[in-house]
Amino acid sequence: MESIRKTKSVKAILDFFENKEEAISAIDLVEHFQDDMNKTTVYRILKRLVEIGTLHVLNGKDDFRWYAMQKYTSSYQQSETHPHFKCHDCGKTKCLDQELFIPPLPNHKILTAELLLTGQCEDCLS
Amino acid sequence: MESIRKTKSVKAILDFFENKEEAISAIDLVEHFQDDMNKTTVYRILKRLVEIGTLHVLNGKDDFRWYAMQKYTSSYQQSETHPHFKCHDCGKTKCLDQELFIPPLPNHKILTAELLLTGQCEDCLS
DNA sequence: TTTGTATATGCTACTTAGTTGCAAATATAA
DNA sequence: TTATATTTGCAACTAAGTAGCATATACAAA
Repeated sequence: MESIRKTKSVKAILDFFENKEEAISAIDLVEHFQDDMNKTTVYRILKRLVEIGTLHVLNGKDDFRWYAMQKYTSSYQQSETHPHFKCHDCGKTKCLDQELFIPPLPNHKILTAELLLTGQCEDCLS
Repeated sequence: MESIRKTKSVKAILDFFENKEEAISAIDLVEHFQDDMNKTTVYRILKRLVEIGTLHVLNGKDDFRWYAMQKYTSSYQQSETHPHFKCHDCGKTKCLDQELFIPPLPNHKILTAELLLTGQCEDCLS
């Protein structure tokens, strides 16, 4: 497993993700750090953090790529398999703890699985 | 349920989807019909066909939006819930017949669910 | 602490999926 | 056949993400 340099920008991005249950889009990060670093740098750091397994990435429904902390740093790529939930109202995307059920597919080799649920979260169900 | 005009372009696109199990990306369609219609027209027709329920749309992993025939025209929006499988090798994306298992989420209202599997399909497992 | 170098950053320009506005064309109902 | 709402082509645009290259910086080795 390679490592990456702990630059000021990398630390800032890691701090931002720290203790966040939610996934954050690349666009939001670029906007959030627009005074601190170049957008190219944001994209490159995200890519590196995914490569070394610190973050995981998921594809939003209407939008773009979302990044979140890798919860279980245990075994190789195991953690890519939890579902995500995106709230239509508040826009937050959460990683769910539930184990993902993958339907049996004879004669197929399944390498990745991604389940995205959308709807209303508990905070927005009022 | 609204209807749309059966123009030459609409017929061409519907013909192309006819009897296709696979999903097709908007980009591929634009390229395929580049001599027959404008790319704006392709995007607009796809949008209309999704609105009236003829096609359904899914979001690819690395790529973009994929469209496929709506298999079960039975009840309203029921059919959005089947999983999809994309083969890394041949690039084809298939709609799967399996019922999608949606994990129970207390205090959440789930409106859509999308499961995308990737790997190798039976044709490419040699 | 200093220095050498591989790695990381900023900047500018680019690529490309998808959209918008508007005038011209066409499907369809009357 | 005609009137009109819908659809299309075109050109210009928007915006997410990328590439090249010169400069800067983290970090290991001396």
